[in-house]
Amino acid sequence: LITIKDIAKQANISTGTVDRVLHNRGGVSEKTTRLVNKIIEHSGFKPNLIGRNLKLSKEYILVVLIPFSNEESPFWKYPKWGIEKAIKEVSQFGAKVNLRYFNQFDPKSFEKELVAILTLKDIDGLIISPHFVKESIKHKNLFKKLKVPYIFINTDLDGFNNASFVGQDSFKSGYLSAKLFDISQTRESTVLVMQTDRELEDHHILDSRVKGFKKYFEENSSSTLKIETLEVIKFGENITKDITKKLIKNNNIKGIFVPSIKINIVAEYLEKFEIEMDTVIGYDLSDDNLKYLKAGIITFVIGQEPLNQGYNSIKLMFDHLAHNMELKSKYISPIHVIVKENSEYYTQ
Amino acid sequence: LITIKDIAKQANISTGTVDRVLHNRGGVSEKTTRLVNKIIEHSGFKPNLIGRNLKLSKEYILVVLIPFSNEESPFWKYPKWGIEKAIKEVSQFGAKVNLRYFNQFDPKSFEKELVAILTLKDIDGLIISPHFVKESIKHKNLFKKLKVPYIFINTDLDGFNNASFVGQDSFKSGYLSAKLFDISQTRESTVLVMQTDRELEDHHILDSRVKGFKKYFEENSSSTLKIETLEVIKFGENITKDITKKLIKNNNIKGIFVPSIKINIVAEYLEKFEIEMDTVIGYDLSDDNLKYLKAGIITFVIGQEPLNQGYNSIKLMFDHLAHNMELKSKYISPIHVIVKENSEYYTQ
DNA sequence: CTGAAAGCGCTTACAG
DNA sequence: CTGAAAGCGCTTACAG
Repeated sequence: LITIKDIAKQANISTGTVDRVLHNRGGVSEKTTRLVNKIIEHSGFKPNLIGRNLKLSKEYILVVLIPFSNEESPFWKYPKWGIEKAIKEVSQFGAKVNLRYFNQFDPKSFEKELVAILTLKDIDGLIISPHFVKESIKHKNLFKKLKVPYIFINTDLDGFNNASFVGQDSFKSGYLSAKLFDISQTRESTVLVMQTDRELEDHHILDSRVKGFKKYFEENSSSTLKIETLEVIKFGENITKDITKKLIKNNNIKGIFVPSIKINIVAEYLEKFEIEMDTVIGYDLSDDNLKYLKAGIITFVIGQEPLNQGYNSIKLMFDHLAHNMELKSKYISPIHVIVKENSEYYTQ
Repeated sequence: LITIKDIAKQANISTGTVDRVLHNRGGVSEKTTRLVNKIIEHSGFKPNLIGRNLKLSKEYILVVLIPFSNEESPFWKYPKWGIEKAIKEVSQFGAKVNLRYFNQFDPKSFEKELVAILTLKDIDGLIISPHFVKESIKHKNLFKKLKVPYIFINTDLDGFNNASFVGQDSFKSGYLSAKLFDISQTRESTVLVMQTDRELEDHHILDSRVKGFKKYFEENSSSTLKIETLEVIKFGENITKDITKKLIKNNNIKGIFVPSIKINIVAEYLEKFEIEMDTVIGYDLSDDNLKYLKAGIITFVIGQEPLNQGYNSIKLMFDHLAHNMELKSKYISPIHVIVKENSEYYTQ
């Protein structure tokens, strides 16, 4: 394999000069430049990245801020696994990652961490889930003052100059869910959309999913399905009463849509009361959701590769810093349609 | 970041000795070994992979044998793109890849290339699509005599000691397809399974897909769907007569399954004659199939990330050779359910 | 059993 | 405008 040394020898110059030409650092005579470029082109020389990286390697410090997960809301454990996987890899190349958490049900905890992180010194990059929109906007000025790149993960916000966004297109995922009901549910029946008040208020993402869902039926007027909405305070045992009332009142409901990972609560209810639906759709392949998918109670789960979201956000930032890789403004996660029969390919 | 040099200094020994302990090369006193191990553990030292790779880098020669693609059978262009992407990457780390082709409709062309490749000298690894089963088995002895690792891509064969397999589980993908018909097609209607004679004979994969498809209905006796089979000589304009006869004879056919990329031929027919189906399923997101998916004529396309199959087969082999990475015996591609609304995430 | 030294391919501060 | 030299972190052939 051809190296910078071979080129230097051929051109009768030093490797330093070859390097200068290679990176357009200037200070090289036009004649030499031409000669070197000719040899490079002719030989098909590509700089060896290992040599390059070894020389350039320095310590990079990344800071990550995401919600912590618990049994009640397990979603964030998947991005976290991906982040941990990426940390193992980049730490062998001289990166340090400082992983911080907030409580996704407590805006104050988010704000506190956010302000602390945005005012840190001597860091090289940030990865943040701007889960609370209001609080994030409140501290926009701190973002603007940042001299290091930052990537948004899972939740996207407009009007910030984040280096990139990693996550799903929530609107489209809702639209797709509606299509799946339309394909699989008995004609003329009703889909029940279940959401919580607090989710609608705080969760930018859940809101977009429902908007996408409704948009499908606006655009596909030939669909024979009807939609009803049920708002509950919180997904837990308490939904039993609300949902039972609803199902008794309208016995034409043959499908249920929950625009979040909380579909397991509804599945538990359906199993307990032995209620059969044509189509039940929710998000994210948690252990519980996988169980109900396998039991045939959940029909489709919408997947978004949460592990990869975590993994990619770190790797992208590191490659950007260490290898000058240009970042795209968005890295949109796929919208996977998961059924019992292909679920094994989407477990993390 | 801590290095081998730091450890040597702390232990008052040379870096060479640290390296010997690190890799259990022997020839180090027990006392020194213990000391070094203690420091390593204590400091959380991880060897820097860049330094390691730079030192170890040598030229690896890989040979790849796959079918060439053309307009009539475009599938292999996707793995090829992935292979080309991987070649760009590994060639910067000192690998040379020799890409060879055969005609997937001509066993002789396969056999000729196969024998030539299996008797090559001075290569480090092979990636082969053993598309023709009979011919591959015929030269099993050449495989057995190989001293270098080889990976099978897309088609898997038992009884060879290939280092790994990269591809989809065809049986399961057929099973999943059947489930999708069951979910989305009108009760009591019929699914038409279309296959070609020559495909059944030559294409191990297509055969498995149909077996999986039928297995679903054996295992799910509650399904109300019926199955009929139509064998055609070859997918082309000529199918018009056969399929028309079939549809006239049985007007209860509401779904069509083609266990290959050739679903576009059927979609073209359905569009031309304005025939409406509940569910039409085929494989692989070729440009044509994408077009008919978007037009609403194909309902589901089964995806298998063909680009990644090509990409991964090269990268895995290279990491195995250059970085001693252990290979798993199988790298099974996901079975993606693609509809119009999420197709953008699966185009290559 | 151990060390000193060379070298993998590149980059850079320094000297001229 | 250019070269010689040092060095990134690791591995290895050689000498003792």
